[in-house]
Amino acid sequence: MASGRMDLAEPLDVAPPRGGAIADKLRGAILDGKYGPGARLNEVHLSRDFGVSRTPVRGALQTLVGEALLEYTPNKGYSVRAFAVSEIVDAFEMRALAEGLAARLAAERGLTPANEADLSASLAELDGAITFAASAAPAEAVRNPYSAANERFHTAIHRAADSRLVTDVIALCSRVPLTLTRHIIDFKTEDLKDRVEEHHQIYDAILSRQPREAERLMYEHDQVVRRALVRVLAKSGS
Amino acid sequence: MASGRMDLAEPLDVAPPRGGAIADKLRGAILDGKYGPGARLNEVHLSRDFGVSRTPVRGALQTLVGEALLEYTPNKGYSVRAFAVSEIVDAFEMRALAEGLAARLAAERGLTPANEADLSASLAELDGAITFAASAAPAEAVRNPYSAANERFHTAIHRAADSRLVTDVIALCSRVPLTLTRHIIDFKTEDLKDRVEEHHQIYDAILSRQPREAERLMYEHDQVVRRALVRVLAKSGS
DNA sequence: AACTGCCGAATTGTATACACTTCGTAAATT
DNA sequence: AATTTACGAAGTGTATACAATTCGGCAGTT
Repeated sequence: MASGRMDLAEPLDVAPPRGGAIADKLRGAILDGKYGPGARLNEVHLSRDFGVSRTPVRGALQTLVGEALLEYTPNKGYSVRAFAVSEIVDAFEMRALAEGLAARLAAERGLTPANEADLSASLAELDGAITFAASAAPAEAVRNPYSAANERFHTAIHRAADSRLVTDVIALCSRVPLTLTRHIIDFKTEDLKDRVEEHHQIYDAILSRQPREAERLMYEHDQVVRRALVRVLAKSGS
Repeated sequence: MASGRMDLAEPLDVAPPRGGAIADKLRGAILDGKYGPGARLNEVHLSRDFGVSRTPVRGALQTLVGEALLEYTPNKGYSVRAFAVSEIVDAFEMRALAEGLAARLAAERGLTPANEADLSASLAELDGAITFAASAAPAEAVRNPYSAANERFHTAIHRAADSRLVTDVIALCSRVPLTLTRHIIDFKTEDLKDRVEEHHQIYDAILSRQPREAERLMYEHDQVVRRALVRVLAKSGS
């Protein structure tokens, strides 16, 4: 048990904290709002914080620029992008279009057995989340099971669309500071039931190979979230 | 005249080939197909080719990964992304949706005087390009004036939409290896006239603040290109 | 002959030193 | 007192040395 080789047996998950890991940590910190909009990210400071040299930090920063989370000015450095509220709303509109296209493509191209299994499983999870919500439902607890299953469902459709570009676009639209978007997950239990029903309809449309119908349903499904966001903004903005 | 300082007197246009310049050159080379799909880009070789060290080269490569032109595998390096033909077609569909949204947003938000001037100017250029095409028209010569004005028009609309995310998405869709797409610019002169007319209609819809109409017109306008691509593919694929 | 294990070349990953640019600050000149 | 200039700190830009990893091939073994 105490063999030296044994100690290094499973370093695959933590031990090689390669540069990519730094990008992950920074991304999480930014999306969680730990760095405010416009905050400057200093290479030297980050190096010390992470206990590595500037080189991997630079790599991580450049990666995050590519993900549109940071902005870069030559000789000035990297700063957290400031999103106007209108841009966040636009992101949801763009996302609705892109996910609609994903659903359409999935319906056109058909589902592989693996895709179908994925979607069925997440639909079952969603049904489970909703009945659970109806019973206990301390509101807080509801979100996680639903959100997780919801994300699985959408991801499965992206895979089924089989178009990396479309997936990339959706990812781009999703990578928006959640400081505001957190608030809009204020679904009441009855609304939740509607959302789950929509998922089922989308699934059926894809299974029965109705591309335009699948696209329309997915678009409307995403629009619900966008409208909720606009509503919240109108309230807090007044 | 032979002073050492004089030799370095005007290095402003070429001499500070900062890391970003390397990214530009590489991007151009990739889009021009000088590196085939899947080609590996070696840091050391590129360093020697550009006459700089590995550091700026790495930066450029990471930037291009962010632009989805390269793929990166840890400990293996960077390689040119291989695009399936279906992905290229999807890119044009996604682009049509995104540019449609841009036109819609421009119509919703209205044009600034600068935007309006930009659009009018490029429309005039387009009109000029078409009459020029009708006269001389050695096919080759037509493309450049039209393409340039066409690009100006579309860029102006992106600016008018005033949504960086939408602009980014369109850029993502446009950054696809042109090896294939070059062929589809096989517009005949009469088709060109139709394209220009479409531009005018889009402009009018935006000016008269008809968002859905502007969106529909722009979408259809882009679909022309997508359909042309599909046609070429069907021909060469058979 | 097939397989296993090991070595070494090639390439990426990281660290660090140094040059250059930017910007604030304070001193000096007008 | 206002403006300008010079200096210096802070931070990015680049180069280079070295460590770590991957993978091909060769040798040895079975």
